[in-house]
Amino acid sequence: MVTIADVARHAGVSPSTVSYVLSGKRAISAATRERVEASIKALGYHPHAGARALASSRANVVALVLPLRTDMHVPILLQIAMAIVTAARGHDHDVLLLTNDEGVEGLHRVTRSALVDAVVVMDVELHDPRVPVLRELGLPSVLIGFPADSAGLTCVDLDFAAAAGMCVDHLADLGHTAVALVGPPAGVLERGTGFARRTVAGFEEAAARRGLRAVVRSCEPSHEAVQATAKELVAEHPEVTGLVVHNEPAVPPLLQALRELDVAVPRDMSVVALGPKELAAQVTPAPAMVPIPAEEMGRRAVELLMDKLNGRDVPDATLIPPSLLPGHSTAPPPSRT
Amino acid sequence: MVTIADVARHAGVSPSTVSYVLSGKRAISAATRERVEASIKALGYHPHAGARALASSRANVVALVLPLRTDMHVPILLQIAMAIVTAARGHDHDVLLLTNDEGVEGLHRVTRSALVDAVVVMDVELHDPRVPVLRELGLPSVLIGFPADSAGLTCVDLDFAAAAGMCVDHLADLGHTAVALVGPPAGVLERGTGFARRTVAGFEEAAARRGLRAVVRSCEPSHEAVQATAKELVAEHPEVTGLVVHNEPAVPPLLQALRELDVAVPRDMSVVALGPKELAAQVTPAPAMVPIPAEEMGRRAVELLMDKLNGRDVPDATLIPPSLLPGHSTAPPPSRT
DNA sequence: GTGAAAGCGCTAACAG
DNA sequence: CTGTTAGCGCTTTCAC
Repeated sequence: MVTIADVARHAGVSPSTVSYVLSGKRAISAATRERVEASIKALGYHPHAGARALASSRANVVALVLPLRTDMHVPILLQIAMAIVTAARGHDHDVLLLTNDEGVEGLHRVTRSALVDAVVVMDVELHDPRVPVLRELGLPSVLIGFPADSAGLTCVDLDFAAAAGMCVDHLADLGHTAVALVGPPAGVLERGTGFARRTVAGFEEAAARRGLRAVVRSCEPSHEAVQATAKELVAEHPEVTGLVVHNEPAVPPLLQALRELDVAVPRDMSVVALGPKELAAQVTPAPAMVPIPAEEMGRRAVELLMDKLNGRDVPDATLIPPSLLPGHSTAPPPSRT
Repeated sequence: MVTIADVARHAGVSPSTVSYVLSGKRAISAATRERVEASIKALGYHPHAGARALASSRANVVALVLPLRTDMHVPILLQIAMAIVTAARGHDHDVLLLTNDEGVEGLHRVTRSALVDAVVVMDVELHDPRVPVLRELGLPSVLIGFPADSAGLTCVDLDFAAAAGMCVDHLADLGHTAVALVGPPAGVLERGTGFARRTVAGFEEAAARRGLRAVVRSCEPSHEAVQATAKELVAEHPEVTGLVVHNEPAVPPLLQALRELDVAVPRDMSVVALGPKELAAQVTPAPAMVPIPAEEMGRRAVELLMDKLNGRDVPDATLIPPSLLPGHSTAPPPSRT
């Protein structure tokens, strides 16, 4: 193995000088710096991570706690996770992947053993058992999502309430007067997943503000369930001419179901989706949508973490403002004749 | 921080004794062991990962290289990744997550810096640039998937050829005489993804062996493409009464398309799917399928890695035998009257 | 602007 | 069966 001493010898300097060239923690003459950097390259030197962690008490690794639930939309989860890895690398950190089945104990372990020096927790629930642990962990953490009590925690998420409101506003602006929300499976709501509730709240609030009639439905992602929901909505709420869909896998079968019911999109029914932007390419007509900014969520989470690691103050809540991507799935409501 | 010296003092023994209790590398009297373990628990001691790595030159961390391509079925990727984490934890190892956009350089970095002591590479292509690097890395690695030249490498994968063959045999056993394979998007094949090609080969080989007429189609996952494929197959190959689908997201729209074409499943058309077993619960009729054993793939990969880390010999190729899960999507072909 | 040297916490000889 | 001790490779005072 190539050590810092090898580099020092090769460059004709002391090990500490090599260390300082690497860390930039003190001024080095240009000549020395160049010699050292040349030696580093020539020898293919990479500092030993363990030794560095031991001496500096900084592992330069962040933990990513990633629960795997079947009712979450997995591609988004992975997109966020990968964005976190990429962003962390940009700050010279690596990412250790933790599942939740080791439980809260896993957090204690990687923390106490100084394997990591910060933690990102994904898919946070309202009453998440990991939250109290984070508070007492004594090292920086960022949550993706909001628990019921987020006091003293740093949380990042899309502003789902505003996103739902934006969808409603879009429909209201087009002249719709009755709208429905097709939400995630009931289980997601019951489990107390914050974003699902915030979407519902934002939807209802915006509808009230705009004076629209509003209907809310949960929906399992199976083809049958979606079909049934569509049929019900059309039958029981013929006044509804605009749909907000916050349930990624339901979008293709929903459009299909509407087609079968002879409800043309967007002529008879406008549809706005809340989901990964890839969705737009997968169905016809390409839906108007509020994309879930996975990359930005990951990046912001890491930036907050780095700020905390560097002793900077950070805001408790980071709500990423939504944006509406135009599509071909919305139009003014059919005129009542 | 609680150190090994603190534990030693608390238990009235030397630090090395604590170390040996932890590692089990030499005999310890029951009395001493108990005292030490009690102290460890009492103080909440966790060995410092960096210090341990430095002294033992074993980081107890494996790298997981996870490319994120949109044309791969993401949920399966994540299932395998999580299985790897769980399995690694069972062997007292953690998992460092690497993306591929740091490139091959990332492998060098985590390896040279002794951040990890083994590597798992997922979603291997036939001519994968990571493969030559793995050969020269000088530390244990396992690939999930097979490159074109797997000599000297340790690879794990589902036996896709056998899986496709199993699907064909199932259809042949029911009396079908003409079958079609609806495969993944053309891009996956062109990119040289091994498993896609092995499925096609296994499909054709089995069809030939059983004397069946065989048709092969690539298919994009979009609703329209699937619909077009279904229409084409039915129109151009009316003799085909059995479908093997190796394209997870295409299954729901394919069944839907068949319904629209008045082709009843399984009365007029039998369908066997190759994909995650969760698929069975999502569509009606629940398809007969060969599930992709994500958990087993992850577990086997880690077991092989641990064997290599412990100097044991391991087989080059591990092909996991497929199994056929019964469903309600297959039946004898309609009798020609 | 640079060097010398004292640890960081642990493992693994070596010694008994 | 247990203790003593010399590093592992790096960072960071302290000294010049």
